[in-house]
Amino acid sequence: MPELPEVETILKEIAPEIVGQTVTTIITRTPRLRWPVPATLNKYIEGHAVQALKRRGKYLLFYFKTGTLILHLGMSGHLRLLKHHAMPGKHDHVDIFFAHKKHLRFNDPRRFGALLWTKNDPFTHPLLKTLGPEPLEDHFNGKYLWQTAQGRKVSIKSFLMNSKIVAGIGNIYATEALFNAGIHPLTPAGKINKTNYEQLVKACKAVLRHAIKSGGTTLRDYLKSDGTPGHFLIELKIYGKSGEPCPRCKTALQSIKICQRSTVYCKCCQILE
DNA sequence: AATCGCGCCTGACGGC
DNA sequence: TGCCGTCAGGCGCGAT
Repeated sequence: MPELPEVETILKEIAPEIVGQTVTTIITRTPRLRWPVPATLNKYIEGHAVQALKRRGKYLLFYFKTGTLILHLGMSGHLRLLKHHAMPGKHDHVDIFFAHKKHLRFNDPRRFGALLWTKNDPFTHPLLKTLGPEPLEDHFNGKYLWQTAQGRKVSIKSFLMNSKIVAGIGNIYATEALFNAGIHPLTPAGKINKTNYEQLVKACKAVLRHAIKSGGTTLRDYLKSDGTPGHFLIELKIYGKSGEPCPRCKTALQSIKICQRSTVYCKCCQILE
């Protein structure tokens, strides 16, 4: 599924192609995404150029003179930059055509994705204003996480996946980071000491950076944003490997549910304290 | 204030 | 083959 590294990868690929380009048409075939795609989008973006493209958490932001298009890929969303026209497939919900004839195609089988519009600074939008720091920025550090965790009884895994605490860390990277830091996913957030938080933050940044470096995808069938195959599948150490030997100590990896999400860990390398 | 559980959705997969 | 149940999951939201 699209995690932060994948969104970052898409951003890097499409930004040089579309920033400065004028939108000719936007076609919404399926307005029923997580929230309805605003019918007024055409009015605001057609005839206008993309001024900038940014990422916040897993949200992609397309800046126009008139406002900002906010895009989230949800669970199963793909964004591709097509160089030639192709017949829309079953889940191709939105197409954005540009003056240079290329177009962005948003495909999302499960429709957990979202396409929204704001006339204001998107960082003040209700969906973005409550987001915690970006995990790769310096504000996200051991001291911050440790301080924020004081008095919290929630499991460290839920805590890490709470976007108000830190933006854009999903199930896969929370699982991997906790393994790399040697922390049991059920440990109450408030019980972890500062040193371990520093290690955990390092682990989060390392897995995210590594994933971005490798092309950032976890989807087996993922295609590059121009539609050609090519991304590396990043190597995950334990996610999705329940029952397989721990890569560190060879003990069979365990699988549990934490807040309705499957969680893999090693009972020897990640001790509950 | 913090936490929990629900619901939105489709496709993959296993069992019969 | 095909039908059905189960699972997967990001994330806002309402309930506690």
